Amino acid sequence: MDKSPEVLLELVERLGNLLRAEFRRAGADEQLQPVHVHALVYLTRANRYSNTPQAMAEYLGLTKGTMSQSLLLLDRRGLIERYQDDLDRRVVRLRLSTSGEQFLYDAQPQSAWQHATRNISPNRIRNAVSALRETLTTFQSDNDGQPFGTCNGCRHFERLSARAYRCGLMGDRLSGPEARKICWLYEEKGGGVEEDEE
Amino acid sequence: MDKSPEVLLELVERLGNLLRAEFRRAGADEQLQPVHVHALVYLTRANRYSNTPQAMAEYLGLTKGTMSQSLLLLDRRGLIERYQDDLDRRVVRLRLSTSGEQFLYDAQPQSAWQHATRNISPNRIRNAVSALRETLTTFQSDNDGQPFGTCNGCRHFERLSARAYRCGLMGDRLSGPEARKICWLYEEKGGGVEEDEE
DNA sequence: AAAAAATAGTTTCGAGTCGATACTTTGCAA
DNA sequence: TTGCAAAGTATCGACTCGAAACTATTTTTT
Repeated sequence: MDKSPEVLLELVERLGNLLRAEFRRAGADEQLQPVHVHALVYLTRANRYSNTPQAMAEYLGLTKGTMSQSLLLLDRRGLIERYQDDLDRRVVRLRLSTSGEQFLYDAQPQSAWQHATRNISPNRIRNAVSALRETLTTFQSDNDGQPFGTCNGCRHFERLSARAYRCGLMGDRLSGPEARKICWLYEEKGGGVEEDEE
Repeated sequence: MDKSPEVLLELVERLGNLLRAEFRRAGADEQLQPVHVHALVYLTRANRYSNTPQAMAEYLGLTKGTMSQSLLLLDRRGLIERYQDDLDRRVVRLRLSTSGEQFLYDAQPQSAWQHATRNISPNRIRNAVSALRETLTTFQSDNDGQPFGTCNGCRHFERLSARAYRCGLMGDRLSGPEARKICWLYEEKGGGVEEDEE
């Protein structure tokens, strides 16, 4: 009987807690809750399709009502800016304000973690990443949640030339940096579960 | 420049969120918050030195005041029992009640996760476990938090015979199952780092 | 084109989290 | 004995969070 999956669960749980505590510490000066810090971090990593309240709520596992509250607070504190989408006027777009960027720069909510992996060889880290990534994918398809991946590996990702990319779903051209950001339209490429188009 | 540590951070963060959402779902029927479910799960895994409010607060990253509130709620709902320690009457001991055990049995807060690792080879899981465990240890010693490990690997662990163990710090004999539970007196045993196979 | 349904987001409500602070009881050491 | 540290509890206020009702747009149906 192998207990490894349980142990892995426990480690992820435990590290998740510590990360949360770290976010709490990082936000303490500004009176921010962990979820607020997490929201700001998310904004630095979300691509142009994913900088909306809804995508953020999915990502953080909250309802849209709850999300709305947190965004209200971040807006009041001047850490984010909200503006309307040109094409669909129901949609609100989000971005970090200058002081939001400054806050993340000062608080460095992720540095303690980065530091904690310093003794582990890149190869072991890559192995761990691959195992966890697969777990995440399985977990998400089991619970049919939004996927949230980056472009490489996405079914809609098209390479036009050496440096030019394109999202086949939205039809937009993408810059290299943008192709590395988080997208909530992500869909697993090949071999996966068929989508029912009805 | 290798981005793997960042990616690992993001995966742990993301899986931690999903786990939290899973705990939320598991507790929804009984109107329990994620932290309550987590507390109950902790109790099933804590050894005899670690079933106190203080250890639990350390584990969950809360203050003792906050912990006291949650325990009050769990007690009111009849999911845990609190009793006094014989030797030190300031200390409160905690255990799951029968309905607490029943709740965990019914809600299965961890089964979705267990299921999500089904396609990953035991060997890859073990490698991931080893990398995360090391990250956890480094993180904890960086932030001088309580360690929380299990007996094997602990500096105080002594093997009396094939099936008999002893904690050198507390001087108690330990059963095999108990030696596999979580202990907040855990201290790292000096030792080498193993490289991945494969 | 008008009506209906769906979608993005906001508001309101109530129970609960959470840290800070002050407090009680118990243990321990000078 | 006196003082102080430790384990836990109680209280307060700002905030989280889901649920449900609501507004404003867009899309679909008729």
